[in-house]
Amino acid sequence: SHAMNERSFTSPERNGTEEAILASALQAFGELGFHGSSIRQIAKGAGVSVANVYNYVQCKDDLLVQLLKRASDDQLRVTEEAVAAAGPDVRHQMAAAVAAYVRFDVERQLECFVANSELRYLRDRDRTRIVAARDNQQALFENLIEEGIDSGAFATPHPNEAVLAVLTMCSGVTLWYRPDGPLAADDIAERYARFALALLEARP
Amino acid sequence: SHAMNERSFTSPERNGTEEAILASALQAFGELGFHGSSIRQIAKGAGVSVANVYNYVQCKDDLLVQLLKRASDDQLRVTEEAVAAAGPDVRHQMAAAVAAYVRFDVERQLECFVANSELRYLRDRDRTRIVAARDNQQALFENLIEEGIDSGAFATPHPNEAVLAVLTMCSGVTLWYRPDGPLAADDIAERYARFALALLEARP
Amino acid sequence: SHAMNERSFTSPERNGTEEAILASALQAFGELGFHGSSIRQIAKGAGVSVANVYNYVQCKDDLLVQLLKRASDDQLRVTEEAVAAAGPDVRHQMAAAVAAYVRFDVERQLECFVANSELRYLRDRDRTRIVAARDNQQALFENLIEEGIDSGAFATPHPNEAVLAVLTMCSGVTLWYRPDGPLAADDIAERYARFALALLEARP
Amino acid sequence: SHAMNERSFTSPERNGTEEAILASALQAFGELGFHGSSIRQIAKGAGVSVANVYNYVQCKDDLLVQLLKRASDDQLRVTEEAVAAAGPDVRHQMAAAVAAYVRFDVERQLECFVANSELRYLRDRDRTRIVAARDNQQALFENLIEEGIDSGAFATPHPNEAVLAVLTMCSGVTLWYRPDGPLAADDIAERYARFALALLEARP
DNA sequence: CATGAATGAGAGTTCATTCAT
DNA sequence: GATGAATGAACTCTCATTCAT
Repeated sequence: SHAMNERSFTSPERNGTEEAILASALQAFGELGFHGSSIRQIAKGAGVSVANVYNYVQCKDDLLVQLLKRASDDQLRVTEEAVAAAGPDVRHQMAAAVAAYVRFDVERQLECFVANSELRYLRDRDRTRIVAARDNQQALFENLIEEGIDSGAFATPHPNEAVLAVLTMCSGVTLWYRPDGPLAADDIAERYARFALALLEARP
Repeated sequence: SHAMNERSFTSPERNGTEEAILASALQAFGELGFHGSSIRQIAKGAGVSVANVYNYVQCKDDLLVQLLKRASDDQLRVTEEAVAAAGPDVRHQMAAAVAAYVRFDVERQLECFVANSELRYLRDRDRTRIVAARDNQQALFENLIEEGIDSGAFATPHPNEAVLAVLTMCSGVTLWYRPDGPLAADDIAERYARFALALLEARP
Repeated sequence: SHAMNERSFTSPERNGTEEAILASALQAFGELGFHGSSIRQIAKGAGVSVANVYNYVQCKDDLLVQLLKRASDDQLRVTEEAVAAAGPDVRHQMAAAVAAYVRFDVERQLECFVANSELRYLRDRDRTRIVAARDNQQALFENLIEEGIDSGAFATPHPNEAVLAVLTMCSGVTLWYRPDGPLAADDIAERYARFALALLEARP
Repeated sequence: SHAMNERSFTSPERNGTEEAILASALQAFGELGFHGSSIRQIAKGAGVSVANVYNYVQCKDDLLVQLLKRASDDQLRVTEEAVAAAGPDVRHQMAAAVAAYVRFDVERQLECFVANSELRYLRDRDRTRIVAARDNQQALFENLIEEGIDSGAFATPHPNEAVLAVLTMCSGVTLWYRPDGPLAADDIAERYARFALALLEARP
């Protein structure tokens, strides 16, 4: 599971203060949401003064932007890499994409959860930046499904809604996954890959 | 589409002021989230004074509680009714349950969206009240899946995750549905019913 | 001295809270300037909470706007009335205008002082509103001087600069006048009237 | 116009960084006042870091002190020199003093404007230092007027107020003068000298 | 039922200033 | 000299809420 190689804000190990602030912000946004979290609280969680937070971000929004930017870009990248490594069969590619996407959701659950729930609070200017990565993510799945339908691998008569169903189903993992649950990330990833293929009515 | 018969806060039709306040709160929570919405703004949206809001609710949390209570109870009810009316075949029951659930998500999208995204901000006391309805909702699907597996109607080897996948997939409709889109509520509901059966690897 | 009939913020006698806030703001702006005064301090001076200040003004700027609007309008009015009551001789009119203007500066010194020193901190939108009254004030003096020169009453060869010199000289009273000084307002007003006529090289 | 020989903070010519900081402070104080200007902004205007400002001044007040000290001392000096060079006639001396004073106001307008408007924000300790120069300045004019009255050159019956009127009238130039106006500094200076003599009712 | 006035607490942000490098 | 990182205090303004009318 190579998503662990990314920077994952769960502890201030990398760049000292800045990562501590982002990690604290992530924690706060995850618990109380963007608007429910205060700079004071984030600063305290990072062990720095309120004023010092503003040496690293220009405004509160920036905290969310930085978190979401990293998460979106990283998730898109691991998914693309999984597809590229999956061989020519579109069923394998789809399974690999779903598995990689879900594995990322699990391993960096908090970031992905916040990305899903708080994205809409960004100012337009910042949101478009993030939405672009998400659109690419969605296009990747759309292309795979279209290709699979053309080649007869997928039989679903509703590809447009199917891609949305698959994506929201996968993102939904962030809502219920608990690290102390019985399943490992890879297990969940594989099962969701199977769900996706079944949903798309993949021919064997 | 009988979900329309429920009280939906999209216009202040029933009880004048009270419904206007709840409708304004729903609108605000949908746009800015619970913590991002202020009583001032909700009052202005309802055309009443700030102080008058407190003649109908005891605190800001109550606004969210009332909205979520109605939505959860209604959604559970329509799903139960759909199952009851679906005949003995568990596949038909599951399809009816998914369709009813999704149709409700579409027809009262804003309430369902707010219920999904803001539930976690309720105080414990209030949240348990709402979560109970949601647990019943989930149990309904769990029971259907278990029954279907026992009877050989569903072949999925991962029923525990499948129920979560189906539920989050359905709830995900509230994230992308737009009333001016090409599909009617019933169309979307039927397609999601098909997705669910496929995902569960239903035998014909 | 009828300028005393105006509302003069030196004590919260008229409209309770609102006047107390404006009086406190005037005091603060006079002592520490607009940017040197804080809402906390103004609120405390008025004996109200910070939040309650915002029930009467929308922002800090509004405090300055209201103070300056009243002062500018009132000063223009008393000057116009003095001219109208001065008879046909332009020398008498000029003397009356200067005397009324200076008397106002003395009697409502704090407001006039703040108007002179803090006007430039208003946002453009607000400043134009105030500057309009001041331009009318200046035009009144310009017209009198022009008329006096045409009729041979004033012999100054530099009327353009003379009007500025007279106006700034008069406004300068707010810089040094102390209520416990030896001269009454009317005395100062008369002396400045004489200064102005001499400066304009009035013929007897 | 020999006031140009003084150090004027309009460009960082002399001592590099220090003058750049003072020039930036002057600009800021002129636009936004002392309390409306921040060290951040002054540092940015000078192209240095905030911390580096404190290598040249001990605190924000020092910036104002240095600006005002230079301006006051220089203005007093040029006025004294003008009187000394004016010959024995007190009328010529007064005219020379006013002209020199006004010319200085014009040529170093921004410093003089800030000196007039922000002097009151200095701490007592610093203010007395500056006020001393201003008192000397005022005493110079007082002495000339007294002398002129004793010798019969000035006929004004109100010398005490006349000196204040003359000084505030002259300082008022900093309020309206614009470098792109039609008059040269010397023109304005001469006209104000005439105004002053007329105001003092000088005998020919 | 409805409101304006009032408030303590807290929001995001900036302030002048310090200090190790 | 010059800087980035750091801070406690203060800034303007808004929050949810109360209460007399």
